[in-house]
Amino acid sequence: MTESELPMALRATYLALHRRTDARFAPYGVTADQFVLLATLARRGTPTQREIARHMPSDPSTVRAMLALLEERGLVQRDRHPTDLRARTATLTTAGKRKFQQLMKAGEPIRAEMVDSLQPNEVEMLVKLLRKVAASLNTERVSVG
Amino acid sequence: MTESELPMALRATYLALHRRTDARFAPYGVTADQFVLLATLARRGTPTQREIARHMPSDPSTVRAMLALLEERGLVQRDRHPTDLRARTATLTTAGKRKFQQLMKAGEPIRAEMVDSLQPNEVEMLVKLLRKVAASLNTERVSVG
DNA sequence: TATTGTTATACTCTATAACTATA
DNA sequence: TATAGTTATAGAGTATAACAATA
Repeated sequence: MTESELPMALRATYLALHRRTDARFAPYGVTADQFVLLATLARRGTPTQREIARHMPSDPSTVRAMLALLEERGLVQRDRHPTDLRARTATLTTAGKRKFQQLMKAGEPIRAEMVDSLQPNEVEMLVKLLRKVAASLNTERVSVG
Repeated sequence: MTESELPMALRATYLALHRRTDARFAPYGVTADQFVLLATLARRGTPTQREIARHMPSDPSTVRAMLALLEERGLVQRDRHPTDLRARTATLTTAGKRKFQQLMKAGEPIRAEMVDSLQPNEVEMLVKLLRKVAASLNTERVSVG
């Protein structure tokens, strides 16, 4: 097994997931990445844009662009933070919550398919290994030039 | 463990890899995706654009755009296929081969970091599990509406 | 001084549809 | 008829830098 098989396998699997999800969500007018943003709001309630960016993870200006798009479509509402006047919070509108529920349901077969392709203990193992790798990639490193 | 942890862990890990790789390759003026294309040419020699698209995997028009970009920069050369006059082949130029070698070397610490974060048998297991999931996601399915 | 967000800007990747040339 | 590629076009995500407002 060569060293590049891991990155390539990771890429191939993720891209397959991403394309399947995009195709599945297209009739709802939402991309896979937008779904992740909606899911972040569904889970976290009323985070600031900064918190969203950290959580996705993504860049603040990317998050801003995505939120502006979703706000235009009535799925998301942005407000001033109650105490920190620099910050803006975002939250799902009623339409946004409904859309998110539809997407969760529409995506269910894809998630089931992934999980069903493995034994239950293998799913657990895969998640554990992925998190170990992610942690190592996200570790702050001293630049060696 | 909920069902969505697997897709989310997969996404988080891949994005971490992608961002690290993009940052690492930026001084060379090449993106992570362009590197995958160069690696495809390095491995397969003189494939047609169609073959590249299948292998990456990507869309023929995306591949065309990427190849045009890389050709402009002198890393790739495109020619007519010797027997199928519809087809175009692509291959690395001398500069492209050199650039690919540099990138392989520059990317080595990232690949090593991923592999070193796991036991050897865990690396093998992870690749195996990723491929099983990818296979299930790529299976042709009958549309159920 | 540091942080949050905005704006302007640019690049890359993605993908569909209509088209030409060839098999 | 089907396939390989091109072109036009559009949308989406990414990210940097300069900036204003606030902490």
